Amino acid sequence: MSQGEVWELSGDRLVEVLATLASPHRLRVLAALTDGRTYVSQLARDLGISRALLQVHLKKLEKAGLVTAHLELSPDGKALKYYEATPFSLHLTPDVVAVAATTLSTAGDGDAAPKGNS
Amino acid sequence: MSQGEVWELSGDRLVEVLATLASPHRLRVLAALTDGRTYVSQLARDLGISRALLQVHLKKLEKAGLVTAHLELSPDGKALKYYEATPFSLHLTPDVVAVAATTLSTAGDGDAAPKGNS
DNA sequence: GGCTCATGCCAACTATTATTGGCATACGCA
DNA sequence: TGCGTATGCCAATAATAGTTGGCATGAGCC
Repeated sequence: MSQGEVWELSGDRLVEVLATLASPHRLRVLAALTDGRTYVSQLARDLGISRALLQVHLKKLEKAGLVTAHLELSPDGKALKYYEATPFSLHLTPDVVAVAATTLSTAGDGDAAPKGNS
Repeated sequence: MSQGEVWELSGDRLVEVLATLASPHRLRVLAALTDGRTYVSQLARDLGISRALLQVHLKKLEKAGLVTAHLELSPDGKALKYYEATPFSLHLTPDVVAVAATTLSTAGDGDAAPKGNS
């Protein structure tokens, strides 16, 4: 299950996604959401972390497009923010990396000299 | 080409690899190496970055197992440290992440409460 | 010997992230 | 009204990464 389409990413986006996934907390959050959707406070309790912290990570995950959120009214009228994992499929190989690297904008990172520099 | 076997990674290792790849510099370095092996100083010139900086990134890449190094003597006796990219294939999906998350040791990151989420 | 090129490493500084605590708002309910 | 729960956000403080410059070593070459 959770078979998404293979992602096409620009270098910048790839870096963003990788950076987002490269965190134990976010990995756990994503795992928990893959397991089923929940709302923030509940998730924070499940993972044993503070809401403030969780929210930061959720925002980063959302920004990277790995999770989506939507408000929902609980039966007793409370506004709950439910998050759920976005299916994705990212096949990483040296070639993929090589291609992505050519599309890096990376402002301030110093543009490398054009290839063919032998 | 560069078809490696699919990697099996523990959560910790996954985080390390992802964190290593999540950098424009390292992405470029890896790309350059995929393009062909080279030695440090040359690579630094190609990429237009300082050797000190490049070395740090190379070390991180090497530690993550993404590149390998070996000394080689140039025809004129200079010791050159050649690096080359390691073939790899990492297929990322929510499920893979979920599994990896269960194997996270993440000391100091606060062990999450056991699953069984509702 | 003096110059060039390659490696290695460190100390110091800057830039980013990660994390904590607290505070404000909104809604239902006894 | 006072309590409990949910969200949102910010300022301040850790904790990590990323970068720079310089300096030391070893080996050909003029």
